[in-house]
Amino acid sequence: MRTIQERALDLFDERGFGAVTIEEIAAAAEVSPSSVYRIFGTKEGIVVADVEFDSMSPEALASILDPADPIGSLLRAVRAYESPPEGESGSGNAGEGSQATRSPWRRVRYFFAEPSVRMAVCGTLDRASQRIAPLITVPGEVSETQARVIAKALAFGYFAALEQWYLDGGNRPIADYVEEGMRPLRSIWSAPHASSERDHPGTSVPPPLSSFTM
Amino acid sequence: MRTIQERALDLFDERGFGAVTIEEIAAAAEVSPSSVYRIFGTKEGIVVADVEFDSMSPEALASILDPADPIGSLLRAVRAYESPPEGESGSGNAGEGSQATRSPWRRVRYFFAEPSVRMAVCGTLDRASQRIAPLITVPGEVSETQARVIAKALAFGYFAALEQWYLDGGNRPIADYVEEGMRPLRSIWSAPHASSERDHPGTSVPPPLSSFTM
DNA sequence: TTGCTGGAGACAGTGACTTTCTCTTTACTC
DNA sequence: GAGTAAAGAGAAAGTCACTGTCTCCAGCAA
Repeated sequence: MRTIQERALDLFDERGFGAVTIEEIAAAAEVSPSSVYRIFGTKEGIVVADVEFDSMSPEALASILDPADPIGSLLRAVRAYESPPEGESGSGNAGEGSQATRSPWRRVRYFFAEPSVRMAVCGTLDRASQRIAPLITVPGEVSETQARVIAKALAFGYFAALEQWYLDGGNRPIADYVEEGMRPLRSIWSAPHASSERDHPGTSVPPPLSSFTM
Repeated sequence: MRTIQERALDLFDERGFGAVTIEEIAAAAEVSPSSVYRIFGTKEGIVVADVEFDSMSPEALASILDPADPIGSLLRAVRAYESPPEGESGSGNAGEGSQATRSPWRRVRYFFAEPSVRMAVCGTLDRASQRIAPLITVPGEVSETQARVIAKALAFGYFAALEQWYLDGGNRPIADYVEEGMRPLRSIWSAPHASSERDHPGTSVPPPLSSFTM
């Protein structure tokens, strides 16, 4: 329930994540503690739960994520998410403005400020990567293992960009951070793969490094 | 303490992770529950803690990780770790052999079999990526944000390869999975970067997208 | 009515984790 | 030696997240 999340964040902002008990959240939201656990599973889940993405069907996910350009798909999703139809051009603003605290980015602060929440976020990113890995497997081209690796890179790369956005104060658009930070990963798709022959682990040699080497 | 880990894994193998209490572990290891918490922090920490890596100084880490070829560095570390001086050529073998259960890969099973342990692993990978991110920043070439993204990709890409190894039964060398799975990431270093000009957060405009792709 | 299902609260229990205090060991200084 | 301080380890009590299980009440079909 959206109301439970909002009431919980009110209490967290007021007294801190650790100082608020589930019972107090349940009382503030006028539900029972049992319902809070039934809906969110854990205390951290109240902050982390993203109804939009969590309830997305595999088909809907596949229609959004382009296997040939997952980073572009991610960018489009971020841009659509952070700029609603109208409004002040997508600036999340992690400050205490009464209007800004209603933004969907309100909870992001706890992703990085509260260690237990951060770990829960890592857990959901891990699960998300398992959902998108099958979507980027290309039978003759990208193996299952490689798809897993790339999916993890996408999910946690986004997380890294989001952290940089948060550390910088949350003023500039998140999409800028995602675009800039994940640019090196684009070479995965723009460069020909190092080996197009089938892999036989244990017998293959590592591809040569380019002379560029930064 | 190595002994606490071993005694705890004995109990976990015997009765399952969830069915063993900290008190029982403390009793089996002949220490107090307080000591278990002082050393490992959490119950999951008993399984996840890696003394070798956790206590590694930043200097030692920098001497191992080559900024120009982090994947190669990772591969070398994995190969050195999984093949001790002599012995049966690095096959971890997650089975129940009394000798095999002494291997350092014994605990890896719980990384993927026990959800709470898996989340704790994600947390430590997250922390590890924060340690290595500064080491792969190259002032004019790789921005801080990009270094964060790449560090996450390395840490969790390794995790993804390890999971594939586990799902396949743990028979072939882990290094093979790492090499095969992370091969697409090598193009990060072998392809020229999309923009080599310096970014100035707050004043810069988003750099142009390459014409390839999207 | 009866029966079924499913969402929601009440309630008791478990155990992970924290906090605090104390005892011991080591070591450094006078 | 004596004083002592810093660090390591155990004892014990408390908090609270989380898990069961049970009941109740809505809706809905036969």
